[in-house]
Amino acid sequence: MKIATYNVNSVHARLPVLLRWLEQAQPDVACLQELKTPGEKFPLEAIEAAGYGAIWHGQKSWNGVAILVRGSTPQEVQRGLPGDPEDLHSRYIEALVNGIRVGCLYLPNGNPAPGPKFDYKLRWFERFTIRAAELIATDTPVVLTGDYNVIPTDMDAYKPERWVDDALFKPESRAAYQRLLAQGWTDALRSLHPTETIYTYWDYFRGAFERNAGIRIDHFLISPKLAGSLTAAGVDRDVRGWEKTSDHAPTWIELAL
DNA sequence: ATGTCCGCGCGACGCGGA
Repeated sequence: MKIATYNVNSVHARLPVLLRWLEQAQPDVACLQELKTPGEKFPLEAIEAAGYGAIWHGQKSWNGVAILVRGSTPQEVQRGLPGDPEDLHSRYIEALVNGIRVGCLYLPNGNPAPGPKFDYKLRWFERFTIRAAELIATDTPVVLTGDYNVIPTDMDAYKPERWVDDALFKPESRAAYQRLLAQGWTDALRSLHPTETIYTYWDYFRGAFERNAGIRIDHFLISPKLAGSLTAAGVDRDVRGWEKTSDHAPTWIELAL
């Protein structure tokens, strides 16, 4: 079973690239972030024509997450991150797919830090950590994937010193990520490639991709039950070089079930 | 500090967000 995550940075602007990548990569499950569209404008027809069913949580202008499943419509089990009825951002959706719980998240960016946006990021992270604890305590295998907006360690940035004041790399953000992992989750890409340089995002400025000036912020956290089934993980780096592409590249894992 | 891409509300450019 191949599960992928892709921050598309507008599902409308990215539709040709998204469809081309789905055709090429053939993931069984694809978690999307930053749809940047209200729910009623989600391009379901084009995605169904590509062979995928979908659930999504949209929002005008910003955020938005979706889960695509090849050949069927995912069974939605949660829409929106629980724990704060006043938080209206569409940043979390969860589905049951072939007995696996798949959580798709778009964690807040948090810049500038310090400030109210950084405070929101850390509060959201705490709520997500509570949800993760609930899920890991169940018998169901779980995959939590998406844009975590966290650079976990120095080796996950081309020049870590350039990121020290950034919300993605602040000690509070990294500590929150480590607290999450400490529940028992495996960072799938890092576990299979412990010393390799892996980036999933290159910004649009200064030819960052051409210089490989990237960071690793899209992650797969898998529950202990799944750790032994992890057979492969990687980044579809070539997609980042396509015309009209996202600033993120699709990232994926394979599970032998 | 710079730079680019996206959606939006305008009114074909500037702004917020990333």
